[in-house]
Amino acid sequence: MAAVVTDLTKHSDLQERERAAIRALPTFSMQVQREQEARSPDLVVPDACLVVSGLVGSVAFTNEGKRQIIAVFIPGEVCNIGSIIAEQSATMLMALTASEVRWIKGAEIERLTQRNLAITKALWRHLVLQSAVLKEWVINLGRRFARERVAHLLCEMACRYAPQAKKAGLEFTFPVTQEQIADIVGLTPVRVNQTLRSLRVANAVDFRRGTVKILDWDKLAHKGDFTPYYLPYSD
Amino acid sequence: MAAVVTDLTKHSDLQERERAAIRALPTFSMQVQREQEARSPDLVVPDACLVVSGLVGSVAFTNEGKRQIIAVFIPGEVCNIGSIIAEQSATMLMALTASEVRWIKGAEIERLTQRNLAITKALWRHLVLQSAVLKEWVINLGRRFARERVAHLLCEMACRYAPQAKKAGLEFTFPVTQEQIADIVGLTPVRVNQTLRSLRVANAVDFRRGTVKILDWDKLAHKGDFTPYYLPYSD
DNA sequence: CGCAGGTTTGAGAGGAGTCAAGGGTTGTGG
DNA sequence: CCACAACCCTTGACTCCTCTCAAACCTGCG
Repeated sequence: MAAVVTDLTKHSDLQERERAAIRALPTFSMQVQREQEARSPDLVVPDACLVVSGLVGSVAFTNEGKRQIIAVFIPGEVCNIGSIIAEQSATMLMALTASEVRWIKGAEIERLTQRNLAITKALWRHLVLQSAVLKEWVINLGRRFARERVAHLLCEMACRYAPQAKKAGLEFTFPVTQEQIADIVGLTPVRVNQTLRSLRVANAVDFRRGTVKILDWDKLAHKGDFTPYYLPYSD
Repeated sequence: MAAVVTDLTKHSDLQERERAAIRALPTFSMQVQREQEARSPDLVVPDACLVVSGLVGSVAFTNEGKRQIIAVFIPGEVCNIGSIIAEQSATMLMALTASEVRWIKGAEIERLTQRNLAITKALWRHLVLQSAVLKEWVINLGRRFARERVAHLLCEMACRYAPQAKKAGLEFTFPVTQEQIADIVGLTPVRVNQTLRSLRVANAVDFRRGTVKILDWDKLAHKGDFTPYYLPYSD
């Protein structure tokens, strides 16, 4: 899969031989409906997952049934790689909007890593970077108020969707409902709604039905206490 | 460092040759005072860190100066490994109590990984497991109330300090102040205090000045919504 | 003994959750 | 082309959880 090479070479150098090996990996494409689990066809060895279109989240549930979205993946990003070598987490992948995903055989990746160190390190580095995002989410959930949390999330998504987002007027599609935002930032849908309105009247961002319009990047970044150091692709 | 081998072999198999190579890594021991940063002596290539005694946390600060503890490491655990291959996170290591740490030259580990795939994969797997804990913290911060958060934390620490913790009457040292607990679970010290009291009068746990007494494991695990699936060493 | 730092309590303010109803959009079928 | 249903968004009122501020209380230690 060429897209996997693209994602990995954002942070790691790979020889042409290695790129070719990755491109040659067998994959299996799948359409997933909104709010449906994206389940790997191979139930024995979990497969890695490339998001082709839509939006995919890694989600978990409390014993009381509350949902928390642990991570989101946008088109072009590869996820579920860690599950290949060690996974016992009760996390699952779920399409946040109708999505196309492409499964990459975990067993085949495993085989590649047995022979090729550069690929192994690229996958390892990939996880380190995802882990940096996760750390930032911990800070967001633990030490920021509703408005800051939502603003921070929108800043992050802006940087990930469009690395040159820093100018005002940028508009991009972030196809989630307010309820899903709530499950990302640890709030209730009602509060998210109020928060979005407050960000809109403050002329910072305008989020409406899955579309984000950055009105004033500096204001938004300030309200969201956002510094993009933790994102690898931030210009 | 033998302790590093011990930590890695909790989840990965290593040949004697590889164990020997790890044991032969040059290290540098250091004492760190309570609430002081544990800074690697090598500022160019960050080193990995083994906690020998005490308690070390990975901490970050909000622009407003609020602190969030992202992870804690108990004696015998190795941390800061990811920083060897990719690190731009604004996280730092801090001793939560007077601690002894042992630095393992990042450049040397890097050299080892260049030649040895099994070690690389062990380090990778190590990160996957730490990442599973991080995910659980996201759930804790995002979707649980104060009492559940604190109870969950104490359950996790019980399992990590003493894998056989599941029986009542267990007592272990968890040398943190209530303020530090607050920075772990995203609350204020006052609230943590009230929460601890409520857990005590409910006869679930008794936390006092750095010592945890499990009074009723089932009750505590229930209140904390705790399932240890995500911990590698849970019996 | 007296100090320093952590712990414990209380009261009041404010952020966030809950419940419930109404308003918009989108898509489907008649 | 209109009617309707489904789903999401929006709002308001009230409750509950958590924070803030502040003072008093321990406890270990010099």
